[in-house]
Amino acid sequence: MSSAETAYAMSTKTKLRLWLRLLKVTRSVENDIREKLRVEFDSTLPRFDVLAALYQFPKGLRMSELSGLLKVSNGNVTGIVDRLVKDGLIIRTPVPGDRRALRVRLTKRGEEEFALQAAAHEQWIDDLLSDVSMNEAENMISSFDRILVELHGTKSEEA
Amino acid sequence: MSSAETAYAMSTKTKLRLWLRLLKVTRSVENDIREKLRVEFDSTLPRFDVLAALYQFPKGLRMSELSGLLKVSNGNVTGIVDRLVKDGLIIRTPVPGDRRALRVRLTKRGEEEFALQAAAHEQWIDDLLSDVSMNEAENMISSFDRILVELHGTKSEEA
DNA sequence: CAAAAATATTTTAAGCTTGAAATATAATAA
DNA sequence: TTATTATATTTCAAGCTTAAAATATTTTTG
Repeated sequence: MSSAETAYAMSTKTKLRLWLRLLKVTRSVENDIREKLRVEFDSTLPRFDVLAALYQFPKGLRMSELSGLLKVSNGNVTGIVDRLVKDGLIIRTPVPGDRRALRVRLTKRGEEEFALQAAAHEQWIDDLLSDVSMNEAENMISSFDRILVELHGTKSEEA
Repeated sequence: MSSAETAYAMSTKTKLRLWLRLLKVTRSVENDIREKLRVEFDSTLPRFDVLAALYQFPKGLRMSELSGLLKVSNGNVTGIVDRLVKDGLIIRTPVPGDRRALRVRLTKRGEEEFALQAAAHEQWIDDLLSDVSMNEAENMISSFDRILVELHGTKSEEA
C-alpha cells in the first residue's frame, strides 16, 4: 500500500468516526428536546418544526412550500397539519385562483403557543450545549456551512 | 442591558444556530444514506443500525442490551428484529437459565450481507464528507466528545 | 376547444418510534 | 412456600415517515 493510499484510508476512517459522533450528539440532543416537548408542552418535534416554519411566514405557506422547507414528504406534512388544525394552532385557507392549493398559517393561539415553546427551546439548547465555547461554536458553524454547500452542491450537480 | 447580559444572549443565539446547523447536516446525510440503503440494499437505517450493533458482538446480544446500545425503546427493537429474523439475517436463541430472555445474533447470511452494506456505507460517508479536511474532522471529533461527556454527565447527575 | 401533461394535495401501505400496559419468568422476602 | 417485587420482553395505541398511487385542478399543446 502506498503512502497516498494509507492517508486516504485514514481519512475515510476519520470521516466515519466524525459521522458517528455527529449522529450520537444529534440523537442525544434530539431525544432530550423530544422528551421536554412531550412533558412540558404535550407536543412533538415534528409539530414544533411545522410551527417554527409557519412562525417565520406570518402570511402562511402552501403545503408544498412547507414540506419543501422542512425537507420531508408531502404526505407526511398532511398528517401533522391535520392534527395541528384539530388542536386549533393553525388553519388551512384556500389560495385564490388555484383551487388545488391550500395555504396554512398560525392562528392567534398557535402564535402565542409557539412563542412560549420557542423561548423554552432556546433555553434547553443553551443548557445542553453549555459546555461549548463561543469560539468553538463559531468554528463548527462555519465548518457545517461549508459541508452543507458541498452536500447540496453535489446534489444539484447530479440533477 | 449590561454587557454580561449581552454576551450571554449572544452565546445563546450562537448555540441555537449551532444546533440548527448540526441538525441540518445530520438530516441531510441521513436522508442520503437512507435513500442509498433503500435503493442499493432494499433496507433501512434502523435495520442497518441493528445489524451494525450485532456485527460488533458475534456472540449476540439480549434484546434489552440491543435496545440499550441503540438508545431506542424496547418495543421498537422487537419490530425491527422480527423483520430481520423473517429475512433470515438474524436469529433469536433462548438464554440458558433465564427463560424470559432472548439472545439475538447474526446468521451467516446476515454477516455476509452486513459486510457488504458496511463497506458501501463507509464509502458513502467518505463521499458525502469529502470536503472535510483531516484537521477539521479531528477538531470536530474532539469537540463532540466533550459535548457528549457534558450531555451524559448532566443526565447522570439528574438521576 | 379537447387531449395531454403538469402541479398541488391527499390517501395508502409499510415500516419506525415512543410510553404505557400486559405477559412471563425470576429473585426476594415473609 | 407463597406473596411480593423486579426483570425481560412483547403488545398496543398513537403519531411520524416515506414512496407510490389516487384525486383534483390547472396549464399546455395539438
